[in-house]
Amino acid sequence: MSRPTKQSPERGNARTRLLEAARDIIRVKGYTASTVDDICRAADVTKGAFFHHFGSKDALGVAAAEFWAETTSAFFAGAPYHDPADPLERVLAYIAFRKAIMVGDLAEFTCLVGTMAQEIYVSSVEIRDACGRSIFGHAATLEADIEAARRDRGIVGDWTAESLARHTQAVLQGGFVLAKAGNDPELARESLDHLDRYLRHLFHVTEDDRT
Amino acid sequence: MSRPTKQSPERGNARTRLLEAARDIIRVKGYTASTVDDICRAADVTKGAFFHHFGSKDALGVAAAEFWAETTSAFFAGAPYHDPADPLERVLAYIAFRKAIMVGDLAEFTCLVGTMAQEIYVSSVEIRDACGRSIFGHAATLEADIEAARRDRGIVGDWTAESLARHTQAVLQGGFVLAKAGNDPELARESLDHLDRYLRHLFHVTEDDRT
DNA sequence: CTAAACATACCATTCAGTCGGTATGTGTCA
DNA sequence: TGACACATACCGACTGAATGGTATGTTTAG
Repeated sequence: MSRPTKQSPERGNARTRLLEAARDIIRVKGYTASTVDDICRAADVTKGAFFHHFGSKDALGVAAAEFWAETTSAFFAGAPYHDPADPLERVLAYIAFRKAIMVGDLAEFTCLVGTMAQEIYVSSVEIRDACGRSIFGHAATLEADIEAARRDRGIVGDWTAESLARHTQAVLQGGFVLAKAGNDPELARESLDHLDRYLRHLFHVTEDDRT
Repeated sequence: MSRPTKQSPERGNARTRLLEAARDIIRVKGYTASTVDDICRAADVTKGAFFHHFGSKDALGVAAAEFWAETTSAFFAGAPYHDPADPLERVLAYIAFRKAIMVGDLAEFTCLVGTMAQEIYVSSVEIRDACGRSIFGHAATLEADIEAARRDRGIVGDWTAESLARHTQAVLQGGFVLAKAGNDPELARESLDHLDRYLRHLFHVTEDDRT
């Protein structure tokens, strides 16, 4: 699959480089403002190669969303927040982890598929659905722990693990929007603190074990 | 200021029509994908008139964000959620009101400035700041009631009225993102239910007075 | 030898922005 | 009162610079 030619010696094949470049550029400029030439330049790939791998710019958009889903799910699957034995601890550790990785530039930790979805949810159903699968697929990975925590602690309330899992993603996405609008990453972390507090209230936790 | 000539008889001046058209189109297609010609066509205004009123497309973007801030603040200022005598009731009524106005098509109740901010926060500092002013200006209108409620009920906690007000906006914005990604307005309402529950927990309210 | 993986030049279209014009209202001075 | 200057609002054909996409040729692996 890979072809380390003279002009792209070692660093992956063109397709992957294009997907990585698309991810980085779209997170900064948005989908529409990111041109095919922009992405080719950043990936150090010619236009011919671009259209060899992707039938259209929109096809790249779908592939970028799927690539995002794959890479992030691998990243989160290997993250340390799964370690605690108690499911509620794992859920709270997830929030803490999301907060902890919000470092550096805004474009480095904001969500590609959230950004794309806002922009093209009418223009391209294919891209929108790919973004939706990524977001809700990730939300689904939280459901089991939330449901287990609920059972463990005998919590009753008019909410489901599914909806609470989605709500965590909404808070994250909303935090990103505020952080961008205010040009301050702290705004995203701030909302995660409220989310953490909400969960502790829901599960009747009052002590705080982490920073 | 208005000039009811023969070609634009009665329905407002060109500038306002352009701002309204920009609002409607950008909410559907995003800022970059909305062309000047698109907006002119929708406003039934020529390109000459467009560039007579706005120096550039970006200038329209800034004006659209400011127009949004003005019209929405007037709308919310006149909304019935201010009626209750108790400040906490007013805050909860605000959430209920936001949920109640989420009807019809997604593009009809989602937030223009949230959408724009995600897209152009790097590309245009002017538009970004205008979006920020709109969002945080609106958040600020909630602070007084939140602070009063906190004082009234003697609530102590490691959060401020300011940050909680911002959090309500984050949940709203995040709800919009999920609703777009999942193409289902209910996803936005769902997160508002969690926000409502969070507030009731924070302020130690258990009864439910509304639907 | 074949097919995939590129590269390069090119094309049709679209885009933001321009420019020379017209129509209409307004202030002013004889 | 009327003539003239001037400003604002608007018109729409045009332009140069992208932009997405294509056509055709070349390199490399198996």
